Amino acid sequence: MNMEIRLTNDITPVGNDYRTVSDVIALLTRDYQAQPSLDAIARKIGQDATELQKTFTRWAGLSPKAFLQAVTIDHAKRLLKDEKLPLLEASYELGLSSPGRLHDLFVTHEAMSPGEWKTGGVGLEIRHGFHDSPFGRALLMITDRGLCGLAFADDEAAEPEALRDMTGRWPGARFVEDREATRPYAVRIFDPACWKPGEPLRVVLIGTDFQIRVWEQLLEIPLGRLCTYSHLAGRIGAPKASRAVGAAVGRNPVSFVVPCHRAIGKSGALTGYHWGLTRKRAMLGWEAAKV
DNA sequence: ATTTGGTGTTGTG
DNA sequence: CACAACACCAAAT
Repeated sequence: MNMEIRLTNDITPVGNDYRTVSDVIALLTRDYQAQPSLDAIARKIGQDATELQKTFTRWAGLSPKAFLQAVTIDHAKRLLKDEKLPLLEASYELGLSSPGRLHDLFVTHEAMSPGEWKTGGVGLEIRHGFHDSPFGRALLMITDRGLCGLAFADDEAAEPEALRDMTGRWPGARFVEDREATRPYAVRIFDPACWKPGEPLRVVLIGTDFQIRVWEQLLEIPLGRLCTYSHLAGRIGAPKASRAVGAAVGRNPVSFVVPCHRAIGKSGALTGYHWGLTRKRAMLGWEAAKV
């Protein structure tokens, strides 16, 4: 648990806060019907109640209660409502001119098809490193053209598995651990204070045509907003392909930056997440406080 | 509430 | 080339 990432402001925690926080979230969502009190939760995970309240609020900018509110189906439905089929273009304009910015991270991306990188990019070198993040240990992977992968692990014990998951996606690439190289990306990505235009974050998307189209649509979803799989399907011109869209979203290699966590089912249910539903909830709750 | 049938794309053999 | 798997969805039990 080395905490080499000291973030510049206090909205983001260091180190193992996420462990505590994810425990709370898991508990909160599992027996939310019982409306467990803060005391009860604190007792269950063996922490002092006021300390817990403080940790959680520092992490999310939201009290546990408000957090729970922010990830209910009702709330999700409300957000979906002004999704407005015609296009998110309206909110696009809005996002650029107002503080509720779109493209929160100011990403520029380029796409690379599997064929392209197989022929042209054999021996493509990918450098990687783990860093602390608000959502646990984050694995960042970069090429000389930009960020190509972002994955998560609950703790250090889970790191090898995350690494395997990611390296398996690009057999043939050469992998080198290089945390010095990945560190600046980690800082930039997880500290909203760094989300400014200027030097946009360079991302390289490696995937099939269809996947790229889906991922590009995901980038259009503003911070704090949600989108259904079927709506995404409509936007890429394959209105009946919502299921295929779901699969593509699930294979997004640059999670969080390409906001796959903002895609949910039409009912408002969160449905699924490659790195665990609890983490998806955590991201949405965290974002809810930052709109 | 649960089941069922219709989906588009991808990975496997 | 076929076939199963999938972070879905709507309509019919």
